[in-house]
Amino acid sequence: MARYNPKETEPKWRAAWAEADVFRTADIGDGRPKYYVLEMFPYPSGRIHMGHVRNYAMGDVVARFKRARGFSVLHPMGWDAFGMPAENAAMERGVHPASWTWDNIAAMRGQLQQLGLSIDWSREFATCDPAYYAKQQAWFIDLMQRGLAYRKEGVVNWDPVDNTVLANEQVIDGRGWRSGAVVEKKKLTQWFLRITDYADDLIEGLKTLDRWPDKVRTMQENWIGRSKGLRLSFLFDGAAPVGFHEGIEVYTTRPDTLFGAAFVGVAPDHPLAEQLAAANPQVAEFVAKCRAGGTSEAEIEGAEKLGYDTGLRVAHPLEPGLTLPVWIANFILMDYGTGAIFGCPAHDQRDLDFARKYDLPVRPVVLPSGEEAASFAVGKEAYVGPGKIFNSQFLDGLEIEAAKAAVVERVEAAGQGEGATVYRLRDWGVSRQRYWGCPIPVVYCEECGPQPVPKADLPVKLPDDVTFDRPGNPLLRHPTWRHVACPGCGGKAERETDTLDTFVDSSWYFARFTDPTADAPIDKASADHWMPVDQYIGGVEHAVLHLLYARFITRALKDEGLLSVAEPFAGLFTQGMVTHETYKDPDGLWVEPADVELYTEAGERKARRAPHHGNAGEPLTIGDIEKMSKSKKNVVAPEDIFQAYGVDAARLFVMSDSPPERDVQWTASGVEGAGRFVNRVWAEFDGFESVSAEHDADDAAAAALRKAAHQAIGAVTDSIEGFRFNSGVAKLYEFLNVLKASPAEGASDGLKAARAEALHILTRLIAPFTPHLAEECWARLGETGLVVDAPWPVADAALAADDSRTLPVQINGKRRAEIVVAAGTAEAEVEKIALADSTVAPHLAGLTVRKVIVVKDRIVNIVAA
RNA sequence: GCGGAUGUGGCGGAACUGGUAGACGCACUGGAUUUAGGUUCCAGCGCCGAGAGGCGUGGAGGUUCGAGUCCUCUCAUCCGCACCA
Repeated sequence: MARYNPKETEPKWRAAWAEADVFRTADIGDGRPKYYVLEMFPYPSGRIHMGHVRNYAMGDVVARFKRARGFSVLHPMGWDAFGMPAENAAMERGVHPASWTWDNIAAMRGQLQQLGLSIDWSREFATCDPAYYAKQQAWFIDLMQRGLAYRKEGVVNWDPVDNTVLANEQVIDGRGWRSGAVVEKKKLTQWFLRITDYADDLIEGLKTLDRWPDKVRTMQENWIGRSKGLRLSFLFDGAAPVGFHEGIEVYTTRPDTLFGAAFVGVAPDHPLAEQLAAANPQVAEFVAKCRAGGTSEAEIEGAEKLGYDTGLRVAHPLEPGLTLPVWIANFILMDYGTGAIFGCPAHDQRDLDFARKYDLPVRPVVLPSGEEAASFAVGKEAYVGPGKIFNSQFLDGLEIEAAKAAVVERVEAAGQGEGATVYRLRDWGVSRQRYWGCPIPVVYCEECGPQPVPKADLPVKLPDDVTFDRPGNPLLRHPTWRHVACPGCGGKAERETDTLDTFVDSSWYFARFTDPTADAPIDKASADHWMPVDQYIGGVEHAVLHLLYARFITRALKDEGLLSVAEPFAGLFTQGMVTHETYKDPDGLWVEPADVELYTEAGERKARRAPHHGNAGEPLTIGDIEKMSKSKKNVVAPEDIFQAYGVDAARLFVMSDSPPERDVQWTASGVEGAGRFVNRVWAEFDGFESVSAEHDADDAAAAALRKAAHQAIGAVTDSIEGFRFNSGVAKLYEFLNVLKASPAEGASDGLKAARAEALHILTRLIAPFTPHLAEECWARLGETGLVVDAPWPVADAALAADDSRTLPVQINGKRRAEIVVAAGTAEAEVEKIALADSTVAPHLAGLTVRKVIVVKDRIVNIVAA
């Protein structure tokens, strides 16, 4: 009996698939129903990691399964190839971003191909290829011309030492990652895409996405954050600052708490604050203080609350005689609502924190039920729950919603404001002050203003001759590239030197895959055939941004006439990460798993340096289980695993053990188990001899095996369709255990026939998970074609059916006995059998049976007292 | 700060709609094979208890004949937050 040798077998079958070109997607309309499976395309970082293996193995299971079910499957691969790491490599190692990226792509392509994925590689492209970004520039110009792309000021992280813009990732504890300087917020004129035009549509569309996880839909809805509220103006008490004769316009979602207002607050970059800062150095100093630190929301919202009392006062709109102070406050965002609020400390936690710090009044106006108006007070926690309005004149006694309506009506009638819907969602800033991205196809002319580059002149290619010897955007200091003639007047003009956010690249690639060489950005006929993506798979970290941007761009391109669908992804699955234990040496330094040997001593798991290491045996400490990362060295290289256990074992392990939406913990023993399964499967095939025996319905052992086989078909099919791959793998193990319990040696003719059938079934069931092994088994069974072309097995319901059931009998909710009845036995009959059962009877001695609950084929519960 | 999730044996997890909690794998224990290690095969394996039995799904309550699953509160951990991809 020969041991299964993946090192020889796996490349052989990959070559066979390539030879037969089986994964090339058929032309449009080959008669079979279409199915488009897509995993989020990778960033070419250099090497694939286990997260990629899991992501692409999952997609491959779906693709191969759908193929076997008779679908024409589109399963492409490409590269999300623009991004910061290429520029970092250029700065650190002097390599050109392009060659670094293309080298990485070549290396990773080889690794992915080794995975044996059922991908149509003829459709491959990289977003950094001018052939791709030219098309992106073309539709970007269309968006410009429709007003969906526009310029305005936006805030960036500014490193005052390096004089460069920083990504949020490059801001660590409020400081620039290289210079260490305290980062500032700086305004720059940038390009924005008008995603807010689609805000309502993006919310409505979520309702149609019934194959998306609820949590992702909820997150997107919350991200868009549509809220109904009131925009109203507070007029100044006394002389208004210039330009503010109409007062300060605030936005609130809680008009019902208007009588609880303690102050009016404006953002530090609100026009009023800027005007005051220009005139008063103290205000300027405060505003400057607010400007310190980065732009990320977590940083802004988590920062200590700071306020500056302007000394100005405004009149309460509904309470004559009452005036409120106007503060500048760092927790107010210029991007949300009007950039100004009225603070109601009693019923908003941030306002309360602010009021306590600056000693502002806290007047409760919502009374929780069960509280007395005279005694109810707010301490450290704002009351945000339901209740009746009090302390509020004409609103007293109303519920919150009724009070909101009453205030809106009163304010509108008085012309002081109007009901308004606002969104948390902001327009998408797509300008990046970086080299390695898609150039924004715009030219600025002093005479003609911003001009789109004529489509005939596309693509605007990145120049190759750039230097990374100092921080900043090399396009800006390139001697010639930016200087061009104005497409309008022919005069002197300059190119836009910003490039597009890489999220733009990944917002339409799925449509380009349907015909990656089309002259148009998207070939309409191909896209109409393949779109939407039937199953999209990727990390949950993309739940909001990438998926929302892709939904938006799809809508924008639909309105442009390039696409017919509004939603790009009909089905979405978000998979978990691959994690690994961490290890540290006595000096507290991280140790990589390859240098670790695990053992058990006195029942305790321990770690020490592996024998091959210089310090063999040195004790190590076992740390937390964390996402695989280079910094903690808890990474396992996929190629090492492929080498040691084979690709199939690695694929099988990442699909087993944990539910796909959750993190999976990589363990050496786990992948060994998967390798064991591969060998155990092969052992059943290795001795296979074809038989001419017939099925024998009277052979009990044969019937049991056939039942297991046909039940396995149903279970594995359901598991794959329901994205419960770990359960599917468990069912395969279970099925194999049954198969091994009926060995070929000494088997009856009936059992031999049943075994042959079971092996044919098993081969096709494992094919999506361990495709190389399946081909080898298929060949061993004497089949001449490839299993990849074999149809998915169909379960025979009659063979799979259980004819008897073991029912637990509970007495007062506690399990006391079991009875065996024929499947489908009527409730009354089951009750009779249960009550007559000899193990049940003693438990009922001295008790009166009050009630018997029988759930057909499930359980019996006797209630007795 | 805001938003989203997760919590079940020694470990990863199973239990599809409220109906036998612990499938399957790992680890561990015992046995067989083997010169030995490894491999392979067989058996055992939630906790307490000699046993009968009792207790068990982060914690506290509740609904129900019956709760891992539904409801309320609570604790812990993880993820996202608009320039990482």
